[in-house]
Amino acid sequence: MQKGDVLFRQNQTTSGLYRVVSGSVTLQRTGLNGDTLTLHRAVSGGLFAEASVFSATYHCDAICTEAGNVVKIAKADVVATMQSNPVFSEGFTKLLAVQVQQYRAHIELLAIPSAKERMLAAVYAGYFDTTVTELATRINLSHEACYRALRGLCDDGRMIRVGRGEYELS
Amino acid sequence: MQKGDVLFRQNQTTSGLYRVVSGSVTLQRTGLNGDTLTLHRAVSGGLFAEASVFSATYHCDAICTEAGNVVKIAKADVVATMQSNPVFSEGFTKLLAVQVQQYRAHIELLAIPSAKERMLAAVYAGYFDTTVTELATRINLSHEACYRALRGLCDDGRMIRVGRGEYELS
DNA sequence: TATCCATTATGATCTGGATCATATGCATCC
DNA sequence: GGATGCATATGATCCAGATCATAATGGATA
Repeated sequence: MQKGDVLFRQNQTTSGLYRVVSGSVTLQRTGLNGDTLTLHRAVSGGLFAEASVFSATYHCDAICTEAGNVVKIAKADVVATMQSNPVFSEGFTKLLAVQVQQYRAHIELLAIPSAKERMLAAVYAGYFDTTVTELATRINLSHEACYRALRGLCDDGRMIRVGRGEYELS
Repeated sequence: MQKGDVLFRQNQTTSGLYRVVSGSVTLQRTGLNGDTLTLHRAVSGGLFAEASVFSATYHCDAICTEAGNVVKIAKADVVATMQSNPVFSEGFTKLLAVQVQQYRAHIELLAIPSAKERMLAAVYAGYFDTTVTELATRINLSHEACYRALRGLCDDGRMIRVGRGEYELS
């Protein structure tokens, strides 16, 4: 896949789940007003669209954000293997359970009212792995507010700016 | 259980998942500032803390919001039944998959910038089943903003106030 | 029946983040 | 090498929602 490639779109019939071999993919939805919202980001080794195995259509768009390779795993194969292989079954179920908890944690993060505190929580949670702009779409802040939050945290001495677009916890 | 009862607390060792026979239970977390955030609300027939089967500690508090009964299902039993009964296994997995998609939808709802539009989306999604105050804690709005949003939607003719604290889609 | 208390409801004020604008750094591509 | 475009960065302004305050309503309960 190349950057910008669309792996599937919202409402499209589900064919299976994916594993990222290299590169990265984001699951996103476009709001009525046109701005994008990142629901999930999968990097090398990660899976995405796991929940699609039990639903007829995809619920968001999958866009390649970094060139690389993905492997598609057919829905039918997953269902079949789940029935025949208990170890696989438990593993897959556990994966979904982890996702549930991650989403819960994310919802909690979104409830933090202050931009600075939310940003700090996001950094602690390891969300800041690509660009500030991308992070902004994940934590419901404008990118300007993100830059200002980072600036504020640096002024407070709670973070350190190590370079252009590079910040660290202090 | 009686209203206000605590079924489990955050960080407590997990013993299992629950099924609500009657009454209702909310899963909530208390922020550093003290205000509560509702992550999930389970009513009659519903399950909660499903993901706890695969984790050592609970990730939020479970509080009874309406007197009734719950059944606790031991972790070990779930794991054992999953291994011996493929139908149960698939059903349980599907349940988690549905939760994942519900959370994704919820995150999308939280990304709606306008209070009025977010409120409308919440009503459409069937969130408004108890009080406005409770709804407010779920959609990241102050309850005042919720009342004003409802008022605005009624003024727009998009909703109708049918009584004190009772609103309908028009 | 009187008291208590949470919910409902709305007004006034304030502030934090959105929005708009501008500029620079840096990688990609022709 | 120059052009293009995106991420970074910050300043100025504005406004929606938070916060604070007040009051009415109605259910629970003592």
